[in-house]
Amino acid sequence: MKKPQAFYYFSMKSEFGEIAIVWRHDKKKLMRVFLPSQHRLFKSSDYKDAASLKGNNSAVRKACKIMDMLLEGKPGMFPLEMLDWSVAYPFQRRVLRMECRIPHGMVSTYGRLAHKLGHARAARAVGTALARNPFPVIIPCHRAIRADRSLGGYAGGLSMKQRLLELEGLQFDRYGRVMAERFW
DNA sequence: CTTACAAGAATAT
DNA sequence: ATATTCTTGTAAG
Repeated sequence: MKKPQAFYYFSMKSEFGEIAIVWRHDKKKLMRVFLPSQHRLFKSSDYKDAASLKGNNSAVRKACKIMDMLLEGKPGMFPLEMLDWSVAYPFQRRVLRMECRIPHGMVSTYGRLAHKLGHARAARAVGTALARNPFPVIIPCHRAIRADRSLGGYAGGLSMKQRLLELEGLQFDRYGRVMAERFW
């Protein structure tokens, strides 16, 4: 296993558990976010510890601070130019960017997002793109649900998806469906 | 190139 | 609530 010189990881605590972020220092960009449920996929030995970053780790600190806010359900936008988009294919990039436009406290559906992208029937492809979201939480894929207002899926587990939405002020009915009066 | 999927949607029952 | 059918972009073969 080689260890790319410029890749650093930082592990942060949250109410959901340990969340790891991978920072690409040569580009000064965030490469990936690993949710607690994805810890199996995350190999810290593949990266260097961000704690070893001398002085100039302010960008990492800033990234963590924004992450913390988002994990508490506070509105905030991670600077999209600090994300390394090269990890995503064009269609996925478009999906992720569209996803970012869903306002805090609001939800959309996979189908509506597909429609906005000009692929009216690509709801399922949108779901796939979101399932592979390299930046969960930052890119709020938890705000995309099914047309019947059921949750759909989430890489971090459905309980985390529900909790994130609740933190944004959304409520659920007794069948676990989002009580949204309207979709974005 | 072909195939098998995936965090869907619409429809009917 | 469950079953059927229609979908599209991707990764793997």
